[in-house]
Amino acid sequence: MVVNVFSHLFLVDDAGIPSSHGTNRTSPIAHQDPSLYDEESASQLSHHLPNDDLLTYGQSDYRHPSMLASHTGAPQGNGPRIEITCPDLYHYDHIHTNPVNISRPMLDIPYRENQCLSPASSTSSTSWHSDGYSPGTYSPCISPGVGEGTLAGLTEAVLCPMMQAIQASGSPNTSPRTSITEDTFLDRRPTSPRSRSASPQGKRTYTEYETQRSQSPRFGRDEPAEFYPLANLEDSMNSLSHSLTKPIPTKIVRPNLEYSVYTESQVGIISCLSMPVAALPALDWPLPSSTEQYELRIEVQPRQHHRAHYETEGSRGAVKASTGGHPVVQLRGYTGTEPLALQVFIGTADDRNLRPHAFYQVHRITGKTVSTNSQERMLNGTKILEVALEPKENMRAVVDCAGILKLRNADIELKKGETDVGRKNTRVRLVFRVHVPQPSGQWISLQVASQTIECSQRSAHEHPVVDHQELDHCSVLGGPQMMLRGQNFTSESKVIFFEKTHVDLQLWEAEAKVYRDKCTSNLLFLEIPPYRDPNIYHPVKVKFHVLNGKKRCSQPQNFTYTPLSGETFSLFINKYTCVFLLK
DNA sequence: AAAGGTGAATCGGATCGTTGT
DNA sequence: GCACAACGATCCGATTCACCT
Repeated sequence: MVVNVFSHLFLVDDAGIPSSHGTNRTSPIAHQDPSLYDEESASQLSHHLPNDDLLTYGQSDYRHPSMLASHTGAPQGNGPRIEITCPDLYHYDHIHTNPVNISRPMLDIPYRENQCLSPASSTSSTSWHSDGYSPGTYSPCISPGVGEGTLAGLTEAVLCPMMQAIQASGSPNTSPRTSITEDTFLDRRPTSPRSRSASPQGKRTYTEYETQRSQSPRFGRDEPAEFYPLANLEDSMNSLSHSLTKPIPTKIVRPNLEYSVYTESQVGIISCLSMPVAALPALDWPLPSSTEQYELRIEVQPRQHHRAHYETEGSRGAVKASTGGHPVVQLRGYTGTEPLALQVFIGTADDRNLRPHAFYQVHRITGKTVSTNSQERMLNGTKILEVALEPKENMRAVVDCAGILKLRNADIELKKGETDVGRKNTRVRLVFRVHVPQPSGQWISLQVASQTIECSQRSAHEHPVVDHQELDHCSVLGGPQMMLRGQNFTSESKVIFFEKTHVDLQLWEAEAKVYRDKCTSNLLFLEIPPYRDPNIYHPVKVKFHVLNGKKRCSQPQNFTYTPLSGETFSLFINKYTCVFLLK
């Protein structure tokens, strides 16, 4: 079943001009997707057209935009007219209604194609800096609501005109992903897909971005919704309820675990359509990884480095695990017999709350090396992969089908409303979501994010970092094996011991033997080289560092060579005497 | 069934333009 | 304004593997 529902809400003035927030009614997302407008869809929609009593919500006219023309009798009051459409829900057609049908023909949709012109945009990009937005005045947790474009849409509807103004002026959750039709950044791209993008005029620099982040009291600390003061939220909702004939259940908006539970009755209120499925939380909506009953776990974490590929180059394969396999995710506590869809998308890895990464998209990997079938779909400009969680597999999925696509910084930064910069914004997380149906008709949504993945192409040559060294001293003869624990070690890493004078003149250096077969990106096994002078009488402090290539080296680590004890010294002298005599 | 050719996917690294210091 | 380094985006080629002849 395909539910072609449109959830975006439009405020249309008397002249019929949509307000600036939300998706333009003539959005190519909606209009260029033929499936949204085929006869069957239209027919289905016609059956699901809302009742007029739904118009009690702020005297809204609730119409499918494609139906507007045929509904000339729609209320045309003097006040603003509100229309609600639900493009997002279209993308979720099979998840809620049917078991995952991975075997059906896949829709491989490059993210720039018509229905998914815009890449993801971070929530942060949604205008903390927008004019007129007063940070903290209204809780940003309202808008994501139960689902992008559902509660969000309703919220916008019921907040009209008060909250409309606020949201239009820059609620952090009025996702710019919904406004890509206003945004013509793609048109400004170089015509040749292989040409380097010109420096975008007027875009913010990395320095400006960092400065702004550090100076703004709000920017840079997108607290998860759990931590937003409820007072603001309730105030908003109280104000809201005055505009409503039916108040929104507090449960829907209360920022706690209950966020992840949705009932169909609530959905009925939210969507105003006879949808058999629940609306889902937005991708930037914080969700728990476990409840009393369920737990979504990452059994095998992805590697900390993965070189993402550009559209202009070939795939660089799926994200791998540090063990050599691939990430593994399991849903525990599920006793149902139906498979569920595990959703995967690329999230941010900064100090703000998790949200879809603006500069990276998940990329479906297919081929002989991939054992896990997956399906791609777009949700508000963010590409997500769906992988089946099968009861027969103990609800465990090997995610060997998820690569990472890097979008060009210039393209994203030119996007209207985008405030993040791509430069040095190369850390991501794999985010996994699952929506578990409940017998009561509710749905529980769980989410878990992986450890950070560095996606830059130079990651393999990043400065190595030594976190721990097993030994800090040995005799001048060297020889003991030492393990270093740290980061960014490579198969090419070298460990150099050296000694310098007070004026930084290098007196000595020696390369340690590295046991490369044992080494990982976090562990380095080496043999400590002998000191240059075995005849020292006092401990000598030297240093060592790990080198990746010529220029990238770790911070110097301290090491001490101790003099030989009398007995050892005698043995040493004898040994060298013998060698001397033999020569 | 084995051998060779082909193409796609993967991956490492080089190159060159842009940006920041 | 210049030089340099770092980074971003693209390009190139080697390798591997599956498939076909």
